[in-house]
Amino acid sequence: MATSSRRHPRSFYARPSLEVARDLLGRLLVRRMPDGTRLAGRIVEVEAYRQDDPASHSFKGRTRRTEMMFGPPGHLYVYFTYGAHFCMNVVTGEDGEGSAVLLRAVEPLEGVDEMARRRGLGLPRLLCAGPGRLTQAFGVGRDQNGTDLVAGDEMWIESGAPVADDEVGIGPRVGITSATEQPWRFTVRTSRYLSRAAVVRPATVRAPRRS
DNA sequence: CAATAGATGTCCT
DNA sequence: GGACATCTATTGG
Repeated sequence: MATSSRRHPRSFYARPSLEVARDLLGRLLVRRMPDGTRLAGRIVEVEAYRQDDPASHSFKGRTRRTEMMFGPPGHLYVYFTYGAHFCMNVVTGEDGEGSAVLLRAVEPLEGVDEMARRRGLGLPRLLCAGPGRLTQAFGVGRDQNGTDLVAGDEMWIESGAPVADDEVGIGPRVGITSATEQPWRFTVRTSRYLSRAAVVRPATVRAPRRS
């Protein structure tokens, strides 16, 4: 198939979630709907979660919900939250390890009309700016839990324009109440399609230059 | 603008 | 019963 050369292999996902999270920025999330419609967006915001992390669903061990998060890398972990929304993660690390990367926002590129229809609104900026919005725009729900991003044909991730280090915003994760000090949220700093403003880790902030 | 309430499945104590 | 990796509509300054 034409896209397989750009699609990332299992080894891309079989690394620590922090590495994968940073590397996912700028890459393309692609979905092929059953009717052939193609949806695609450039990943601009992600968060890393790992097993030794109090904010992670995997922290307290396996449950029925989190089973997929402990499975082999390169699959989707989709969960339902706040009684209303789905969130999708890319499973990372070794098989048996509970780590993943939450996809929080993409810049809509292909199938924008279809996304707008699913979202019930047309403002491109708000189509995929947040984990719940993103899954709604891409039509991702319970049925997509466990989708194989490497071997399957329903959804995958492929190369995009690389994001340089100085374009990356690093800061605390959103919507959590524990481990808030961990700077494990990664963004394309200048993107207009984030769920909220980019944060740059204090240690990387440079003093303003006087000229 | 900002703050808040309401939607309510799944997992936890 | 309470917390939760969220979003939207509504209320108030």
